[in-house]
Amino acid sequence: MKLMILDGNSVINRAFYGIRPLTTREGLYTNAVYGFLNILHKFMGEERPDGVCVAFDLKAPTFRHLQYEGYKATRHGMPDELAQQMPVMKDVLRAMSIPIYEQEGWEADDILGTVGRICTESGWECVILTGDRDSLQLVDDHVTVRLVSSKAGQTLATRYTPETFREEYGFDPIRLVDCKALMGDSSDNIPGVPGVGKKTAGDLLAAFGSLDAIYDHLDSDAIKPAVKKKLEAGKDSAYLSYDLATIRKTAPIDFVPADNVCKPVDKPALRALFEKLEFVRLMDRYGLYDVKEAPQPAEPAAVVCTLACLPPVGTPCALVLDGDQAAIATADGVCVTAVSCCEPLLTAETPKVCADYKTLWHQLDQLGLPKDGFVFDVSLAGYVLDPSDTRYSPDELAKRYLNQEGQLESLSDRAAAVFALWKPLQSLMAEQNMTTLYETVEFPLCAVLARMEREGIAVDRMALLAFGNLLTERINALTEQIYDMAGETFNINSTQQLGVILFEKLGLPPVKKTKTGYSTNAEVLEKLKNKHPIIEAIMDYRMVTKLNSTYAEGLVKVIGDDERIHTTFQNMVTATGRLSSTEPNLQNIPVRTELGSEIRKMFVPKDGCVLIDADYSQIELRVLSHIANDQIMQEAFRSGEDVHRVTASQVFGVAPEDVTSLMRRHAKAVNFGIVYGISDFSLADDIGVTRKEAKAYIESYLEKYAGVRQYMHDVVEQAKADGYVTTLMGRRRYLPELKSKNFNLRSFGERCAMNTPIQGTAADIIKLAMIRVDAALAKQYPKARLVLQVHDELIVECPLDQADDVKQLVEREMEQVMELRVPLLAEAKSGASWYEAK
DNA sequence: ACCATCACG
DNA sequence: ACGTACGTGATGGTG
Repeated sequence: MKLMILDGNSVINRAFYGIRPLTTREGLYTNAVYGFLNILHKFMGEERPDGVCVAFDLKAPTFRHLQYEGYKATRHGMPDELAQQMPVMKDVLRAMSIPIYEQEGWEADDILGTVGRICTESGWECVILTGDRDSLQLVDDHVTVRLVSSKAGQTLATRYTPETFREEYGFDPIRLVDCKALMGDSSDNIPGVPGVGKKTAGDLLAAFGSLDAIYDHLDSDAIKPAVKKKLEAGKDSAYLSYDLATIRKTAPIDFVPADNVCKPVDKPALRALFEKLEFVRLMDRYGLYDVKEAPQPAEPAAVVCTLACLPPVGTPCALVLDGDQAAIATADGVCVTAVSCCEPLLTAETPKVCADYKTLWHQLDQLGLPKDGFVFDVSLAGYVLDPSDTRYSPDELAKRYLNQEGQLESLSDRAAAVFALWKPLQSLMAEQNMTTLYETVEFPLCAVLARMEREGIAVDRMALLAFGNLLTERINALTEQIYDMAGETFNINSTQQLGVILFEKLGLPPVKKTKTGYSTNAEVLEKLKNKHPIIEAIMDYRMVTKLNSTYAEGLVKVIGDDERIHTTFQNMVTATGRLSSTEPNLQNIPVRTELGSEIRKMFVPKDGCVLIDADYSQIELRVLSHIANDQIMQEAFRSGEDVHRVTASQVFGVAPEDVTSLMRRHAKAVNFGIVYGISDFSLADDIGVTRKEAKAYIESYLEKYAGVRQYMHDVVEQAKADGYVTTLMGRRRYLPELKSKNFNLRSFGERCAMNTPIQGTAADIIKLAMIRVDAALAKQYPKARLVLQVHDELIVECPLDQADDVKQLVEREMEQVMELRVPLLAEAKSGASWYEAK
C-alpha cells in the first residue's frame, strides 16, 4: 500500500509563485488553490497512491522558536494574497475528503517525518511531495521524496530514493542535516556556523560520516588548517543548526495510514466551492456536473492497435511519440501503437512528417530504431515562417495555421494535427520563397545537430574540480577582505545589499540607477575603481564566483556517464536564424580573460584525437560588404589587409601604416557599431569619447563607405514597406516594431532591420557549412566528428594523424560554401584542448 | 517569475 | 525631444 503526503505550505507556495495572480470577478485570489489542485492531480496520476493526505504548518510558534529566538525570524511573511487562500484551500481539501494534519507547536516537516515513520512501521510505502529540500533527510528505503520544481512553466518533481540522493550529494540522506550545519543556510538565520563550502562539507562527510565524527577528528590531517579554524569557531552554532534542522518523527498526531485511503469527494460541497472560485475547468475533472449538463465526454483515446493497423508502407503519414506510444496519422485516419511496432515505417520508402525532428531523432536513436524517410518537420517550418514566435508545438501551430481552438487532448489528435499542418505550411514557405532555405539548410541540419549533441565533447573532470577548488579558495579570501573593508558581513551576491554598502555606508557616488535601485555592474564598478579598494575586490569576486558557479561547478554537474558534455542546440529559438545552446550553454565558454580561458583547457579530445577549431574571419563585415555592395569595403577584404586598420585609415584620413593602436581600436568599435545599427551616444559610451567626436567618426565612416550608408537607409525603408527583412538565403524576420508610435520601440525595429540581414546571413552561411562539413567528413574521414558550433566557429574532433587533412577540408568547405562578392576566409587550428586549438 | 549581472559571438 | 548597439543562456537574489 502506498500513501502520498503533501507538504501543504510548501506546495501552495510553489503554486502561488508559479502562476500569475488570478482572481474571481469578486476579487477573490485563487491562483494558489488552483495551482495546488493541478499539482495534486498531476502527481496523483503519476504515483497512483492508495491514500493521500496533507500536512500544514500553523501560525503558532513551534518548539524551534522557543529553542532559538532568531529562528526563521527573517523569513518573509506570507503575502496577504496567499494568506487569504489558506482557509479556502483547507475547505477544498475537506470537500475532497482528503485528511489534513496540523499540530500546534510542530512544523509540517515534523508531521511528514512522523507520517513517514508510522507508514514504515505499518508496512506502507510513503511518498512525500514537497518543494523543500530539507525534507530530503527523510528519504529511506520506505520513504521517497518528490521534490517539486517548475521549469519553463512545467511542474516537475524529481524523485529521491536513497540511491539517487547519494548519487547527487555523495552521502546518505540523513546526513543532510550535518551538511547544513557545516555550510549554514541563509533562511535559518543562525550566525556563526562554520560556513564551509558545499564541496568541503561533502568531502568532510564522505571522509568522516557525520558531524560528530568530524568534530571528534578535528586534528586529522584530512582537515585543512583553514577549515579546522572555521569548524572550531562555529561549533556551537553548528550543533544548534543541526538540532533545529533535524526533522522530528515524534509529532503527537493521531495517524493511521488506513484512514487516508482515497474516498469519494463531497460533490455538493466541492461544487459550491468551485463555483465560488470560478474553477469551471475543474468541475469536469471531479465529475461535478449533473448528467444533464455534462459536456460531451472527450473521445476515448484512439483504439490501441497492433502492427496490423499500421498504414501500408509508402503511405505518407505523420508520426508523433509520447513515451513508448506512437500515433500515426494518414489521410485516412489515425492509429496508436507501441513505438517499437513502427519500425516498418521508419525507412526511406514511407514519407513522414513530424514535429521537432531533432528531438524525435534522439528518441528513435535511443530505441535503436531507424530514422529515415522524414521529409518534413512542422515545428521547424513554423520557425522558418516566423522566427520571432516562441512556441511551435502542434497545438500552437494548429491554432495559428488551422484556426483550431482548444487543446489537442490526445496523442492521436496531435498526430492528426501534424498531418493536417504539413501541406499548408509547405505551401506558405513556397509562397515566401523559403523552400530552398528549408530544404537545403534547416531540415538537413537537424540530423547534423542531433549527431553533434549525441557525440558531445570530452572534459577533464579532475581539472575542472581542481579549478573549482582554486576558485573557492579565492572566493573565501575575497569574501573576508570585502567584509573587512565593509566593516560588516553581508551577501555580496545581492545587488541590493551591495548597493547599500557601497553607496550608503561607504558613501561612494552612485553612477547609475536601475529600476530597482543602484546599479553595481562592471561598468559602474570600473568608474569607482580608484575611489575605494573594496571595488577591485568586488570586481574580482564577481569574476571568480561567475567562473565557479556557472563554469567550474556548472559544467561538472552536466558531465554525462560517458564523461562527455552533451549540450542541446536550439534550432527554433533565435529571431535571426542563429543557433543557441542550452543545458549547458557551450557557446559562452570564457575566452576574454586569462583566468576565464583556463576553462577551455578542460575541453579535450578523446584519446588519440585532437580538437580542431575553425573560425570565419570577420564574417559579419564580409557579409555587410557583400549585401551593401560597398566597393571600398570589398576592396579592403580583397586586399587581405586588416579590415579594422583599413577602416581606421579611411575614417581618420591617414595612411594605413600610420594608424595607431588607439585609432584601430576606435575603428573596430565603429565597425561593430555599424553592424548593430549604431548611434553616436552608444558609440561614445563604448569607446569613451564625446558624443560629438563619435558623431564625427560615424559621419566620416559613412562618407567613405557610401554603399553602407545607402544600404542602411534602404533596408529600413524596405522593412517599413514590407513589414519584414530577409537574409541572403531568404530567411525572414517580421518587424512590427517599425510601426510603433513608441520612439524607442520603433528605433529598436530600425536597428533590427539593419542588423538581422547581416547576423542572419552569417547564420545561413555557417549552417550550410555545417551540413557540407558533416557530409565531407562522413565520406572522407568517418572518425572525425563535428562537436560544437559557436556562431562563426566550428569545433571538430578527429584522430591525431588526420588533423592536417581535416583542417584543410574544414577550411575549404567553410570558405567554398557560397560565393560572395568578397572571399570568405576560414582558419583552422588544432590542439590538445579547446584552449590550444583557438 | 522577474531582475541584475555577466559569459559568449 | 525622445534614449540609446544586435543575438543568446545561466546564476543568484528577491517577491
